[in-house]
Amino acid sequence: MPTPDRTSLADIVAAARQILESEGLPGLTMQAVAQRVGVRAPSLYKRVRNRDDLIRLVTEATVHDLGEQLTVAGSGDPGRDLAELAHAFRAFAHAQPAGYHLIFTSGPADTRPSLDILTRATAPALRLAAELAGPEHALSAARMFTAWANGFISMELAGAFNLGGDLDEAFAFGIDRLTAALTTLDPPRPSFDTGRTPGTTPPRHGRQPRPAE
Amino acid sequence: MPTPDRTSLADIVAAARQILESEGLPGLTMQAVAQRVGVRAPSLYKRVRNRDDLIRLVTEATVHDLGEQLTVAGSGDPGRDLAELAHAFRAFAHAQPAGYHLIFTSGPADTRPSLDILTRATAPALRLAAELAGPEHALSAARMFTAWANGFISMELAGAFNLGGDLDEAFAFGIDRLTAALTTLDPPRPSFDTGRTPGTTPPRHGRQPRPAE
DNA sequence: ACCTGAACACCGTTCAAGT
DNA sequence: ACCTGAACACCGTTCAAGT
Repeated sequence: MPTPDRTSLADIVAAARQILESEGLPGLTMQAVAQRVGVRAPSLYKRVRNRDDLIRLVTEATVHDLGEQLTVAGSGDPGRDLAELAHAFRAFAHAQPAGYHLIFTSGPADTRPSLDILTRATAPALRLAAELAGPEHALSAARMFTAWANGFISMELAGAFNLGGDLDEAFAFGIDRLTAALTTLDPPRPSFDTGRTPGTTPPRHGRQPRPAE
Repeated sequence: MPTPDRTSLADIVAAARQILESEGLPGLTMQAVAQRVGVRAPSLYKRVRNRDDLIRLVTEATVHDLGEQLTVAGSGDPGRDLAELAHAFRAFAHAQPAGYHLIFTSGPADTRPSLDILTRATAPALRLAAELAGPEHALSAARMFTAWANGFISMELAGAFNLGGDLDEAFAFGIDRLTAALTTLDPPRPSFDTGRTPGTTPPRHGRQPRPAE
């Protein structure tokens, strides 16, 4: 005779995410999760293959939330949008540092999120990169932006910036220089030049596109 | 009566580094290290406080090696030197991915390397950033470079670049755009303009420095 | 002074036995 | 159909007892 379920996969993942943020990955034990959802550890294996599987589910849920956070307005000014995207990225990482770290860290294959969920989360960056740098350089430009933003945030969270100075300033500096570097690639395309607020992005130089090497 | 030591701290750290690369961090157990150096696990605690301490020693040894790998020549052309630095960075990460990952990952405080050893390893980047972007922006420029390089390499190692395309090309693109972005900050300073190979760095535009925001 | 076996607490995971 | 206690293998760590 079936009795009503005492927990659910959603409960388990939610509990795991809370434990991850408060106790870190080593504290994310099956027993801790079980206790929080009100069952014994063996019961978790009805919903989850093993601990690595649970870590993957936590990572994917976090990627999904990140993707939602990164859906920027589309103001018509790609430079401003890129800055907004960068700040949203960083704010998310500050809000759930352990979950963020899980997304971009390498680990056992079973813990890695599926590719298409990652792709969906980075779509806004790709779209903005195409607007800024032109379709030809969109992929490389998006990778440059994502690498920089993720690298900055990871090092910030890891405490790897140890020379003092203002990190907010360094972050703003990066956004500014990155926007300039990606914007100068192609001559102005008028269709994206409407609605720009003066002074928010550096002027375009109209240089010839450089070979991608 | 003292008997001759059957192992040493250097042996232990070396064994741990090999295990880390072949088995990953979860495989780096005290028992595995002990077996490799030819003692029993409890003996390790004569040389090492605990596992976190061993992980820290492994990380610091790796940082030290990275720092040595990053001592670039100083060709007189900061743009070329920056490219060389970036490639050395990436080559090191490819050669020992698990050790590299340990450096820039956040983890329990006891596993983190000392600040001054990290500072020493990043000194070349800071010096080149000063040459390229001028002393005023040296710190922010170095952070931008390091963030980008580390972010790119971390994502590459984590398999987070999943849209296909040529990663070597994306890396070269990043170096090129980064050099351009950092070089355009200040008007030409003649003392650093000697010995440049034409075409290896983008032309300077002589724009006024922008406020750092 | 270093090394070891034994012991303890803890963890992931399986499984037969409960409801 | 879900849940549990018991069990097993494994791990980090301590410590008294060996040499």
